[in-house]
Amino acid sequence: MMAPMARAATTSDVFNAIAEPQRREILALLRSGERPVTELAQELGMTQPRASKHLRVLREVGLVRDRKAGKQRLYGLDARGLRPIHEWTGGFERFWNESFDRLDAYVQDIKQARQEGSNR
Amino acid sequence: MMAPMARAATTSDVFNAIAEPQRREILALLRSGERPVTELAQELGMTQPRASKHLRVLREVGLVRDRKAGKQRLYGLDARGLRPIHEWTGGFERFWNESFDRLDAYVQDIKQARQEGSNR
DNA sequence: TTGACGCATGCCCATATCGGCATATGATGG
DNA sequence: CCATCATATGCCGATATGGGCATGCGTCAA
Repeated sequence: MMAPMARAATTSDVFNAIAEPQRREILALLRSGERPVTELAQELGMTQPRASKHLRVLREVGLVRDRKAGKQRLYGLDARGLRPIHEWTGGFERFWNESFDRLDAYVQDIKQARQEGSNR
Repeated sequence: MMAPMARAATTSDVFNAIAEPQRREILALLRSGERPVTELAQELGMTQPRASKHLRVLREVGLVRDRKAGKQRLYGLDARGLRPIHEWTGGFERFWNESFDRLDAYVQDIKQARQEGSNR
């Protein structure tokens, strides 16, 4: 028997990587070009170690690449990994477009309100 | 002064909600219609409490709605919240489409490999 | 009213994260 | 080889999270 496993693998997965606001900021910033860690950290107002750690996660899931440039190490965007997410969410597009959405949701609310009201 | 804050708010945010594989499964399943917790749990092979907890997270970020139906409680999809994510990732579309992508990445790899090789 | 059913919660454990800080590692120019 | 700049890591603290299990709660049918 083993101790009750606690979590079900979250890291090392793109969905998780972009769940962190700061990592999203990093990715957004990298759209305008490669940058060394220090610069990124400064532009985003975070300490260098912090930026490095986030970059590490991003690198591990393949969202950024790094290459040596003299004394520095330039980080660049590799957005290919975002595509699966774009597509996954895209699979729900019809659900947020259908009239079903605003209208039906509204109707549901009314119904439910009425129901709960008569229950009290 | 206060104790060193540790995390930077992750929950209660859609990006985080869908970072959990099982929650994505739930959403996917709900595309085919409303369902009570028990049924969801069974179809996904998870215990009822577990399903309930995931549903709670999804409800809190607005990705699912629930309405009472007799003795049961039906959960339904409300995909509107996924749209921002679709759009956010869409903002990187040109980056995974440009030739820059496969070709340039390839070139970078070569360059780097050569560099590292000569460093050893 | 009472039992049974359906679902939400509370509590506990084990672990994953984030952040800060100090420090190890690397690479560069003398 | 050394001082120095640029980064990556290690370690610790605080906390969020996921899961199991038992149980509370509300609702419906007798």
